[in-house]
Amino acid sequence: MEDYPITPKEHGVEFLMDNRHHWIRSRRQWAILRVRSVIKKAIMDFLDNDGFINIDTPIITPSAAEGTSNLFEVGYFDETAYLAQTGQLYNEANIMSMGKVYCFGPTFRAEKSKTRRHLTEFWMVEPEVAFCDLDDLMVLEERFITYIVQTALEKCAAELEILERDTTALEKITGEFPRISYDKAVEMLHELREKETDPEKKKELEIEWGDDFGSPHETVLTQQFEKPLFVYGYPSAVKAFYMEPWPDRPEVCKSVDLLAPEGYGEIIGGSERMSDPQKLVDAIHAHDLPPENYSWYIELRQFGSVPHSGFGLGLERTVAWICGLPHIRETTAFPRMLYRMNP
RNA sequence: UGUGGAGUAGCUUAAAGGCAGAGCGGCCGACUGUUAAUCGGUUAGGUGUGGGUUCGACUCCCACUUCCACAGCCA
Repeated sequence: MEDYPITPKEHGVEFLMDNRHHWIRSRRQWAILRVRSVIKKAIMDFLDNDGFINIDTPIITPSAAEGTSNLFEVGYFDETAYLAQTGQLYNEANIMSMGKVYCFGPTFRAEKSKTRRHLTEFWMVEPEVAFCDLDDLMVLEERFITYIVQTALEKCAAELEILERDTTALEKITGEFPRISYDKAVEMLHELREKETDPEKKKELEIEWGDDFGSPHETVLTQQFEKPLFVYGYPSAVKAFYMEPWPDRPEVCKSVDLLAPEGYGEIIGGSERMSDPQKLVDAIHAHDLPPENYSWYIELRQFGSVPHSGFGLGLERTVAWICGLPHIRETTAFPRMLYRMNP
């Protein structure tokens, strides 16, 4: 037999990632991938038991759904196609038949993100619900996250022990999660920035109403709470085109992000969707998107629509948080990242 | 893409202008009460690449390259 490449010795990240096919045999990696499996099943069990229908959405898509991120191009016979960044638009078609649906599959983002929170290929579960407003959505997310965390605690005690996860932090993830508006969050950030003494951090925490939050903002906000934090009502300008404007306050939209505690950041992004066809067309123009790409999506409203909402949960970020990992790369057996697609 | 840090033996590292050293691994032998690594011996690199400064460069300078962290983008 050949000598086993991984010795009972500390190794560097690059070496371990080059030897990922062997590394997954080690104790910690074994534990993480088992927790991932349990979380994945918990996600599906919760939704299945809550009346959701699982409908798969296409991975090959003709254009950018949200019109923002960079997508991976693939050749599709004589045409250019893209790997899907979300199944949401298709979900919105599916709820008009099924009421409550979810898709759960690989998602691709060609952003050159070089952080501990990003993969170029990751799994996202996207529930979408008809007759659901923003408040209903938050309640759903709360129940969903609570179920996932409590199931992981119950079924993965041994794995979390191996990972030396402080489970007392996870045991608190139950009941109502705090909800703050974007306006309030900006106020809090101003106060927190005042208290900050380190000039470098103080600079990072600069923010004005209308700016999207950066990672440092999310971190200090979540540090104020022990549970995941809902931040709702972001400025429309920093969010996707399809989000429903706030009544009497069109500069704000009915969006909500769920920020995980302990510095794990955004694990869910969601919103109430626009259900009025004319507002949607206007929004598409306002975002400089080609309306012809969205004709069927606009038609969903033209033939009768209902208030509806949905969100996307990143599986790997959730696994990283529940396992207490410093980096997302260990949450999947063979991660695809900027500068890494081997093995 | 920007900022900062780092590339020395298979792996993890020491050497801060003056002879590149160690631990683990490997190999040889001993042990045979054993599951993070028994004991002895031995092997192994000329320092990411290309230039430059210097009597002399792992060490200083420039370019390139790879990796890491943070930021942006987002799940």
